[in-house]
Amino acid sequence: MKYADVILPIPSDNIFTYKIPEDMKLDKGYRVVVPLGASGRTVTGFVVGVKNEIQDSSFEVKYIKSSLDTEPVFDDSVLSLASFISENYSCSKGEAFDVILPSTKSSGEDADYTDTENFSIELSKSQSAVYEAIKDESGTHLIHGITGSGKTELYLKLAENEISKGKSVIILLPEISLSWQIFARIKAVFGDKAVLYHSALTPKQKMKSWLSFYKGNTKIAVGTRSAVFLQSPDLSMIIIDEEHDASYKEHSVPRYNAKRIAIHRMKSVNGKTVLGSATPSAESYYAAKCGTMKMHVLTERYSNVDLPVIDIVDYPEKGILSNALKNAVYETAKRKMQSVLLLNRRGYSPTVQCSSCGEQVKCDDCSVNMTYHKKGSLVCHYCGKEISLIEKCPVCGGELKYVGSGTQKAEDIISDEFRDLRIFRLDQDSARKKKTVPEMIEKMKASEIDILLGTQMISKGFDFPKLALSAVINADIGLGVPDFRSSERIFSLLTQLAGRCGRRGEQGKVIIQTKDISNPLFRYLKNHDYVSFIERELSIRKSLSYPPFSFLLRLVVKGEDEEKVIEKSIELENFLKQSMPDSVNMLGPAPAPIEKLGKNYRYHFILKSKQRKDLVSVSKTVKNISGIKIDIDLDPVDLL
DNA sequence: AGCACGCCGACT
DNA sequence: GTCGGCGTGCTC
Repeated sequence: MKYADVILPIPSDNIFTYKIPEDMKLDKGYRVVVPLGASGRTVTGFVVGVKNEIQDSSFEVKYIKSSLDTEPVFDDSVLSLASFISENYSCSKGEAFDVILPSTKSSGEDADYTDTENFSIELSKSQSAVYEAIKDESGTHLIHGITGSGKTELYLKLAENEISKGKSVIILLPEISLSWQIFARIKAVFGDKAVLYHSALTPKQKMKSWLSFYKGNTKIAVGTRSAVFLQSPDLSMIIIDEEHDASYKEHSVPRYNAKRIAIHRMKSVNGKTVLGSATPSAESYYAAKCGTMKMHVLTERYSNVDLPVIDIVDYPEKGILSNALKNAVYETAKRKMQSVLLLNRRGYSPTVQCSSCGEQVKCDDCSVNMTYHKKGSLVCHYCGKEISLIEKCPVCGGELKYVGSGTQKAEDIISDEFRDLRIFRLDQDSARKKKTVPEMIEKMKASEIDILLGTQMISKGFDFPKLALSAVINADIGLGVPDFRSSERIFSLLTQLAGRCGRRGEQGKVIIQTKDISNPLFRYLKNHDYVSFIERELSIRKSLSYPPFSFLLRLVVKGEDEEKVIEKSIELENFLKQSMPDSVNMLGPAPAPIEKLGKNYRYHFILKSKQRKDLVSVSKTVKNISGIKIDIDLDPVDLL
């Protein structure tokens, strides 16, 4: 009788032993389906050892149900990667395995063949200079390249170089619905040498991509966050595009950060990590300043078109369109050019308020205002709960009014104002239909749209030749969010949006409406002065001892009974006070900014330390307190 | 994570 | 007397 040591995707670090059926071929590196517990449920486990005997055991040893593989699909380096994740993000090895590897069989279908464009990648002088500086230098590189400076060409050239040496490369892109355009482009350049790995793939397709990269049959993998785990015998470079993007952070257990994983992996093989952005995160910029990363700058636009002129204007007294904005849209349309208008808020009205007592209608399950949607319902944008429209104020019975504007209302107002112009609205709600995005792209390219209106979805990744005007209807949305990164996010969003227009031919124009015209952020934005912006941001971070001048660990105590949550929080506070290392500074417990979410009350702690390892050790001790359930988030990206 | 077991309150 | 609440602990 043979036995297998199996790691299971449960929050326990025990290694489980199962009997291997006589006729089953099995080895280290296989995935297996095994029974677990008395209820007959099955889970996918990972075989880390095979042996001929076991010591007498106190438990019943069960049989493996089936094997998913006919050859090993992971090796010891996956094991050490799992240990790294389990160590840093306080989860079990099995939970780490579960995010690293797809957990279903691969599909048997043949590869879909793609034609290669077979064009050589031409670099400009400044791109070449950066290329030369990176290509033979291991370590971490940060490319600060203004929008339109051709970072993608540079990535492709770097990838091509590695592949020509027999190495392989992973390219990570943010998780946005539009990334498939770039996927398609890379597929066109590298053909069958490239695999895609993103959330839209089925688990079977994912496994197929995993295997072909694992076996070295493909040399370049393009994907979102989880593609950072892909294995290859010759991996030598990981490129992370739009490195400032929050989607590189996973928001469920294990809460890993793909950027950190990439850097860790590349260090261990003496490879390269290449981070690129027009607005690098404060952390990366500072690391480059300190020499932990190497900074490369691209200040020229690929097409030689100047960066757009940016006008900051007052938010109108009435309505949502200032005269400056109206005129600019008219003028743009008159020249048969296109405008894009950003309103980073979906729905019709973000607030439903009683006109007599002032009460704002909130979600039953969350401490969040309900947004009125045009279809006649109220929607919670945090938990997704939808209720039918209520007539009267739930508190005093007074008349309800709808306050503020989201994209749906803006669409009405704009259609009314620009009767002859063709408008297209793109937001989460309209994009729910699968064909909305392709339809939009097609119509933009065919000049069948004059005004593209949408949420931040419209600010990333597009390249429309006829786009001459980018405008922000309300730049203040998001500025008031109680999160130390909020101005960095807004700066990045607005920079990206500005970068959409005037990419070819003539210089573009940008109009930003705000009620906070004297906010220094806009001055930096207008001057295209990322460096001064981030330097100022860094000085604020330094004075408050926020990252990159410290590391953060966020702990969230949650539960449906608020009294109990408070009680447990105080218990945790006392525990932390007497057990924390000296380097750690504690803020809280305090109600989280979103105090209640999906029926759960939430109290959180922010722990700061200059020693990351001290935070890791705190997270370990906290995990083992019995009786308290705590969400543990190392290096949190949002504190809501 | 799921799920069973087990020990205290209010109800057919 | 039982039904069922969720606290505790185990799963090869």
